[in-house]
Amino acid sequence: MEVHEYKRDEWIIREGMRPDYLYYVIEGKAKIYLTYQNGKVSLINFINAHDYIGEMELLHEVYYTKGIQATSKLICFAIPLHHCRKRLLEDTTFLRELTKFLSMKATKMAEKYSQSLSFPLENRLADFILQTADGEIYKEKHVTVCDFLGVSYRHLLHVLVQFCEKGYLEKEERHYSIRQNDALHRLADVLKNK
Amino acid sequence: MEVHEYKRDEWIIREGMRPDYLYYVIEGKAKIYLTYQNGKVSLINFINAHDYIGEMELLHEVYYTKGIQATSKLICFAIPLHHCRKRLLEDTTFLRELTKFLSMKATKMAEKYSQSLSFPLENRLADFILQTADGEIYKEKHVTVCDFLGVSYRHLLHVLVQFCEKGYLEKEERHYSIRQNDALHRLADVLKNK
DNA sequence: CCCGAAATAGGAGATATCTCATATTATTAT
DNA sequence: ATAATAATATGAGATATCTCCTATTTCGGG
Repeated sequence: MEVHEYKRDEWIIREGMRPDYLYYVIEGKAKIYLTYQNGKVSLINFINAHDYIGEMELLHEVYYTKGIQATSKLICFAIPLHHCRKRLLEDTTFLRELTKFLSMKATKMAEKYSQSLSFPLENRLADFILQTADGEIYKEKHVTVCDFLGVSYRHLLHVLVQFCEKGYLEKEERHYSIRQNDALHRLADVLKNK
Repeated sequence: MEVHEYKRDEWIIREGMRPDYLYYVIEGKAKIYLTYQNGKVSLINFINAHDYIGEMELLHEVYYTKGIQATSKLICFAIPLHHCRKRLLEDTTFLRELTKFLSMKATKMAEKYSQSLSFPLENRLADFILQTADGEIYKEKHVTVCDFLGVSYRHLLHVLVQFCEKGYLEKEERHYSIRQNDALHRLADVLKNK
């Protein structure tokens, strides 16, 4: 097992290229990207500490590999597949761990899918702001957020302006401050199931 | 292990109620539903032969259970959790199998999520029609389809009418016939990654 | 065979979201 | 420090999609 370290913006896996390792993230963050034929790029999900990378390629001989890019310094264990695949796939503890990880991943994606179809940006953005805010400071990059929530930059701005006009947020220098937590919560709660 | 049989429209698992079994579908089809607070119902996915049901509850103590309803006669194995959970979670062959199943599920959901955000109904419907058509006959129920693709009934109709006007489909008595396979393919191919 | 519920169908207007165009301001590399 | 690049902003018009309404048709149960 090796320890790999990546810098911000470095590609851990390039789209379409099978990785040689199974990674386990110790520290740092990354993004999963997918490119469509027409050039559209979709930010599928975020990766955080304790997530696996490359588990799909461990399990499936044939798989279209998505691109993974570090968004901060990222440190991970890297387990060489050619050497360890067989042993990993026979290790009960590892399999049980991986099963849990995958089941959560599947659940989360299903949730996101369903929510994206069922609710306008207003609700999903409120949820996203609450989830990513640091105290009452929200300062995600707009470009990333609109990739993640799957809306145009223009529309994201539009809804943010609405939030400000309604007094939910207040725009400061280089970030937004949450002014009405409860209002955002009300919008975000609509996403929860009964 | 028991064999359970469900009739069309029967609920295999009711939303919010933890199931007592892990199911493995031998034959038949089902749908996974989720209800939101505001009453909106979302059809999350279809279940087919060789899929598992209840695997989330096997793995997680705390989990909001989604509703699962048979759409045809459905026959499955039912493995009582209270009796077998421990043994299942120590069985390498089973875990490896479940891991593969879950990884495909996660991948599929991620794909659907990303596609739903990136493309209009036109493309997603073309793909859906090609995937569910029996030869050149398409005859899914509109109500189900709009739940699945996450659009309103009205809008689904609208796009179907367009397809007919463009000559891609032709409406017959109680179904649609595919007239221009290639045109639909061109629309559906946009969903594929590069 | 009849009835009520579910499914289909389509009009009309509202809203969410997109595209394109154009400035201005940060950030990064040289 | 400068120039190039990425990110932020905003207007205006187009389109995708929704909601509400109202008929008509189909279908399963008594």
